[in-house]
Amino acid sequence: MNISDIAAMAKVSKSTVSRYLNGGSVSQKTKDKIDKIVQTTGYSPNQFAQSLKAKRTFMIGAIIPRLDSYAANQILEGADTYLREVKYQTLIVNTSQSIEQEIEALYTLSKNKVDGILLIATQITKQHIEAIQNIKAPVVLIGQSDAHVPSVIQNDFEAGRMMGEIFGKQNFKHIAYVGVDEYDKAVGIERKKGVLTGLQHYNQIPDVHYTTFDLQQAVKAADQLVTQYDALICATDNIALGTLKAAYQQNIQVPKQLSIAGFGGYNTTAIVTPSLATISFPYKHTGEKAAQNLIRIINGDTIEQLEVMDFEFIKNNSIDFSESNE
Amino acid sequence: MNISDIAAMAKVSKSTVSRYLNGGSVSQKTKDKIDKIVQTTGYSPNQFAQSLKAKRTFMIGAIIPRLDSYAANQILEGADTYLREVKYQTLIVNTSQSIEQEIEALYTLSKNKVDGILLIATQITKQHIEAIQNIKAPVVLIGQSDAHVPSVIQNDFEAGRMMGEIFGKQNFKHIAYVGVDEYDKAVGIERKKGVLTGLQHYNQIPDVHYTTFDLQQAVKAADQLVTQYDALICATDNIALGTLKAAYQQNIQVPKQLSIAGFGGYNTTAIVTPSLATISFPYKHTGEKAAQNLIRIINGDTIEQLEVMDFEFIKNNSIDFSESNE
DNA sequence: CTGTTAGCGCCTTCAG
DNA sequence: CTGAAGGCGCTAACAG
Repeated sequence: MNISDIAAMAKVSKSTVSRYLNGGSVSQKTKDKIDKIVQTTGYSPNQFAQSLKAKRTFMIGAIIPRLDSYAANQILEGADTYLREVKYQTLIVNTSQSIEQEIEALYTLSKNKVDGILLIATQITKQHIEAIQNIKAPVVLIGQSDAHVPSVIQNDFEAGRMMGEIFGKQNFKHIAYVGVDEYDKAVGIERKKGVLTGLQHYNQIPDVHYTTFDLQQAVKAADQLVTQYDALICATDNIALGTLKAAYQQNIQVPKQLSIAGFGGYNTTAIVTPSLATISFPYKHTGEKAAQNLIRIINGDTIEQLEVMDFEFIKNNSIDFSESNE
Repeated sequence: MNISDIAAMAKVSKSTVSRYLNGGSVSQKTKDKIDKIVQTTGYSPNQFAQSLKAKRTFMIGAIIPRLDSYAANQILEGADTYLREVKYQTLIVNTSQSIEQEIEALYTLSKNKVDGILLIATQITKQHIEAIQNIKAPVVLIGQSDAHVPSVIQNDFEAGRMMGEIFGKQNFKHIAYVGVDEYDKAVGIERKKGVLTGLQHYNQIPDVHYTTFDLQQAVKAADQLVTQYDALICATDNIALGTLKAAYQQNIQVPKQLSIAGFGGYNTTAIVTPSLATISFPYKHTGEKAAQNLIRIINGDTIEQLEVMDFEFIKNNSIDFSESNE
């Protein structure tokens, strides 16, 4: 069932049907005639033929490191909601944390499959930049920023600083920051710098330990930490959750003996007991913003190269506020 | 940069280049010549033109109800891993729990976009079946089964029964089952039936209460239950997590005063304290199996209409086993 | 082994 | 308002 069939059935030419389909000028009579036929046959134009001509697919590729990341899911949700509104479809590609797959996805997606790409990255290498510059499809970076690529990021430094100050105000004896590797500039560097700055303001200098984004690893890493400190600022909520588990395992009471906080605003922080203090980032809105910017680029409009989102402190009850210093 | 350009540069015809591209017989000499040109130009064939001819896209659509579902993510991960191996790309469409969007996705995806569809559903209506039969793309159902559509499901009845027996063996005073609505045949009906059967075996008849898949709702729903029973079998891990939270809020000790178990094998069940007993379903493997079957259908091979996966009991420590009845 | 030819289904001038 | 003709980039006979 193609345009010729419809044309034949309606006894008009293909071009008339094409015009009918694309809002060209067609007399009411022929319009009705074609209408009826399209209805009964259930005809719909072949998208490949359309794309072949138009060189647009109305598809946006979204590259994500993991499927089971709360942040990535929320970002996608936000992006998808917006994209759906403007008639784009989202093609999600999971790279399972493999950086080669990430580069590859950039190439294969751009290879005339999608009109633009949303890259949710944890780390930006020169390879990434190179790939982004090689491909024709526009790219918007989410979560990490780069001078050469439009980016939408969280305000990691300020979020860190706020958390640092919140802990700094209390009279904790031994504070530690449990961070992640610095290849992740946003979380590994900016967020940490913020925390240190905030604590610094109250003349506190925490010990700094490192672990990964993995929850189980965090449990192990925290194993020794929970007994040594009375306050742990964790780079992510997952690390904070792992820390809480480790505390439980050693019968350390939170927040009485140990105060814990994380970053992210994951749902799970509210489910555990005690609920974990955290800084909530507007992931959905971030995705939406990034998608909007991408579409603007595609449409030839101008955008801010760097967009920094807001954040919010969620108090909950995993921090002992009894000894406020103010 | 298209096939004609390459042909011109290599001073051969388009068809020769096409053969080169598709493994047709080409002399070593011309092969080398074209090779070089393809290398330097970075040419790659236009996929729309290819699809226009071939009527295949090597894309598989995956329809999921929510992005933030552990089960759905695992299933996708498994499917994606397999599909990647066989050179298919996965196009994930999130329907945000809207059944209309689900139907719509079925139609738009099939509309010559994908070669097949994986439908992770929570509920199958006649509309679904109708849509599936209207579209040309083959569909494999995951999580729910239907006589008319190839399906891959969990063994909900047996899993429920095992859990029922485990609880039945103990001398609990008041057992309740916290289920979900029956529109979900797998979880709402089969799983419940299994639990009741298992308990029945020990002459136990539990009270049955209902809530939704939402964690926050479960907390509320469990609020009154945790004081009335000494054992709660929850239809999902999320409900179990909500129940645990409610127990904490009322200072009820788990498992000393209250035993809790869920279904699903979510990671979070191991993170909370105490870790929750659960039945773990092989979601990744489920996704892989479904993807394999879908590809087989596409290739014209035959498959089992209904595939039932295995499961495993994860003991953890949220059940009080001190009063075994055996 | 290679070139010619004819579409795949659609859109878009260009005439009428 | 409508039709004819050509081309988007690729593949697949069909000859040679």
